Amino acid sequence: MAEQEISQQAPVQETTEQKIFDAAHELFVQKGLDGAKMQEIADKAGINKALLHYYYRTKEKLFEMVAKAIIHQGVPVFRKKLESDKPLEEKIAEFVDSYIDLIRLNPFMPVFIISEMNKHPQHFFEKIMPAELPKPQKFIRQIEEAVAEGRIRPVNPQHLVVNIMALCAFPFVARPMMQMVLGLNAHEIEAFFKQRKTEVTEFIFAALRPES
Amino acid sequence: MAEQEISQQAPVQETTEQKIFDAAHELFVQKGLDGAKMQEIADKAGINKALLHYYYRTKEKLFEMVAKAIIHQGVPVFRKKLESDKPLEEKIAEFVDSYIDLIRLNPFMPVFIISEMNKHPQHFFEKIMPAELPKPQKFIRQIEEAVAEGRIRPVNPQHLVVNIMALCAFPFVARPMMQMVLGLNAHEIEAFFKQRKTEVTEFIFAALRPES
DNA sequence: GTCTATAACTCGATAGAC
DNA sequence: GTCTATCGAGTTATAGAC
Repeated sequence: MAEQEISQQAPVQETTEQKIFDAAHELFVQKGLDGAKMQEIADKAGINKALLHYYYRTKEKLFEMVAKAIIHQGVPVFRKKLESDKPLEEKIAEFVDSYIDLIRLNPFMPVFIISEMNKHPQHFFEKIMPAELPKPQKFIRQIEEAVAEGRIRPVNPQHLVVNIMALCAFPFVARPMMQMVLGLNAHEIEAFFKQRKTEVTEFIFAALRPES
Repeated sequence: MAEQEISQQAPVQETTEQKIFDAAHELFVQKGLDGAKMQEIADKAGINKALLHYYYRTKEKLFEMVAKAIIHQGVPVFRKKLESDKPLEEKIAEFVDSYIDLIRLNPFMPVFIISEMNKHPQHFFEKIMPAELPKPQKFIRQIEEAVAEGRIRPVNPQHLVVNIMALCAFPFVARPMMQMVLGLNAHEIEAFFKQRKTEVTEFIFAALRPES
């Protein structure tokens, strides 16, 4: 009974497989496929190098598992928001909200995806990305309708989609640069990211106001 | 005379040092410091591995030269635009214009900078970035003034600066993803990037219109 | 399942001939 | 300056004991 309680309070009941995966996750995201070393991963997992191969056979396979997990964490969020039946304005606000939430939970995710996708595009889209990418067709149709109805300023829908993603994701990938250029300390940058959702949402809606 | 003309028509008068540098440039930008191999660079340069060390001593030094060259190509553009005396509206338009021009000439530059800056931030800012980063203070002051005068909608200046950079740079770093998600072929994506300057400029100015 | 030991290989760097 | 040959460190991967 006491033992059960303890194991519930401290659920460090991680299997070796999990410990390896977590260590690999952290290091691959930080250093990429080429930069991360198997020895480092073993050390961080607190086990021996040979065990990495016992559980995952090769470095490539381990990397694939990690990369897939990262991608598959984000994809459903996108799909849900892009394909929902909400009206456009609400949809944009919710998209910005959950996209920024997602990135704030995994701030290195966008850099990881950008790096690996550009370094090995074929491998990335064939082996790691899911067969069914979330497509923004519905979103784009809604934009076209809103433009036709004069509810928003005339914009190219594809550019608008890219603009929204850019405003959400870019600050996280450019964080070190921003910190240097804007001269922000750790505390100020934290405040900056806290304001980000509001700023972005307002910026987008302001840009979409119909011309008077 | 004939020889001179020929050498003018085909100025492949590249020194070995230059050939190495160019090959290294291409491979480092594509694969990063860890991903690019000295053997590959030598092969692409059409010379022997030993010559890489003869001219550049170590891989790290070669990488530093390439990275510095890339950075120093962009920095003056930023400095000139950020510190000019032009009025705000003109400044924004010119910034977008020359920033996108710069990236279109070197489409892999932003990915390279983002990857390396995030993987080795200390090395990046201490050894590669110039001592005097172009700072946007003047630009930010102009934004504050325009807000105070009611010429533009009230915005946080730092967020606006980041927004402008995001809208310019992000599509290039996310290019493979965009291509997949929006389902564009090579020709369509080319057209997309051609429209980009206009779209971005209009988007920013629309977002800055004062509230009625 | 987990470990030690080591094989097999890659890669940056150097020595030395030309 | 340029090449061939090779060293030596570091890395992935495996063999085999426990």
